Amino acid sequence: MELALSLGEAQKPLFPFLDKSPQQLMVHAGGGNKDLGFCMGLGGGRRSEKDHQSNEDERRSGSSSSDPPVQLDLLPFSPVPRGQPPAQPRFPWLAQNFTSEQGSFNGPAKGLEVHRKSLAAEETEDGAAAAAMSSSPNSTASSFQMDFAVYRSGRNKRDFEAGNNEVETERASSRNGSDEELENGLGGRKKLRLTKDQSAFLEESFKEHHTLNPKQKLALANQLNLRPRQVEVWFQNRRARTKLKQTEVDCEYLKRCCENLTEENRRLHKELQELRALKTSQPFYMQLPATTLTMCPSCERVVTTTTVTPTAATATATTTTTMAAATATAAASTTTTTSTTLTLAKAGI
DNA sequence: TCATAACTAGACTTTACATCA
DNA sequence: AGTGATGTAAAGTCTAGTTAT
Repeated sequence: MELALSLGEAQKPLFPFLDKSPQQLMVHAGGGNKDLGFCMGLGGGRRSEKDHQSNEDERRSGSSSSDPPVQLDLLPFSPVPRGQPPAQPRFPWLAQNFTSEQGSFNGPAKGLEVHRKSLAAEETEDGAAAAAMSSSPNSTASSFQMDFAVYRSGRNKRDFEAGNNEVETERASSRNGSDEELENGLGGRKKLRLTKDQSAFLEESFKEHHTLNPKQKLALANQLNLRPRQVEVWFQNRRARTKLKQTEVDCEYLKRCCENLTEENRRLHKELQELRALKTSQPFYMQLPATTLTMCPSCERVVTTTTVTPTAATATATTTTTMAAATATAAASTTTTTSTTLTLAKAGI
C-alpha cells in the first residue's frame, strides 16, 4: 500500500517566510484562515557587515533603493505602499508648541525636524552637515539645545576618541560633586537616565534608520547634548530590544502554527479512519469506477462523487479526497486556504 | 523586580601602510 | 621607478551577553 499525504496548497511551502528575505510580510495563522493581526519583519539573522556597509553607502549617496530596515509592528497591519512615506507617528508632543528661544529645548517635534534637515543636508553635502553639526549659536542645530550644562570629556579612551571635539553635556540637575568623582573614574559607571524628550527623539530617529553612520551619530549627539557614545549605545540597546520582541512574536507565531498543524493532523487521522471504514464497507470497490470524495470545508462531511474512467476497473483504482478546498473564495480573500489532498494510490489497501 | 544605560568580548570590515614580484 | 598583489595592524562598528542603576 502506498499512502501519500499532501498538506497545504500545492506548490506552496509550509512556511513561506522561511524562504523570504528579511522583508516586512503579512503573517497568517496557517490553516485557521485568520490573520494574526500583526505585522512582523522576519530577518535572516545578523546582516553581514558587507550588507551593512552597502546600506550605509546607499544612505550616504542618497539612494533609497534599499529595503527598509527590519521593523516590528505589533499594531494591526495596514500596509503602506512601497515608496510612500510612512504614516506620521502618533506622538502627543508633535502638536505641542515649544519655545524656540535660543538655548531652550524646543521639543522633539521641532528637534526632529531640525535633525531631519541636518541629516538630509549631510546626506547630500558633507559640508552642510558639518555646518549643521557645528555648535555655532546661530546654526540651526544649535537652536535645539536643551537646558543642559557642559560637563567633562569622556570616561575612557574609547569615549574620548568617539567624542572627538563635540561638547559633552548633561543635565546639570543630575549632577553633583560625588557624581563627578564617579564620572572621573573614582567609582563605577554612572548611569544616566535619558529624559522623555531625549528618548522620544531617539525613538523617532530609530524609526527612520536602525543604524547610524558616524555623522548621523554625531549630529544626534549634538542635538540631544549627549555623547556620541551614548547615542551609539542607545541604538545598540534599542536594536537588541527590537530583536527580543521580534523573537517573542516569532515564537508566538510558531506556537500558533504548531497548534494549527496539530489540529490538521488530528482531522486527517479522523478522515483516514473514515476512509478505511468506507473501504471495509465496500470490499468490491476495486471493481467500481474511481470515486472522488470531497469534503465540505464548512461541515467537514465527505461527499462522494463517482467518475467513470478508463482505468476504473483496473486494479489501480484511485480514491482521491480533497478537503477544505474553498478555492472559490480563496482568490478573493487574503486568508490562507488549506487544501489537503489525500491520495490513496492503491495497490493493496 | 523590571527597564535600561553602560559595559565587555569577540567577530567582522575597512583603511592605511609596508613589502614583494 | 611605477604598479598591482598581498599581508598586517589599527580603528570602527556590530551582536550577544552581562552588569549596574
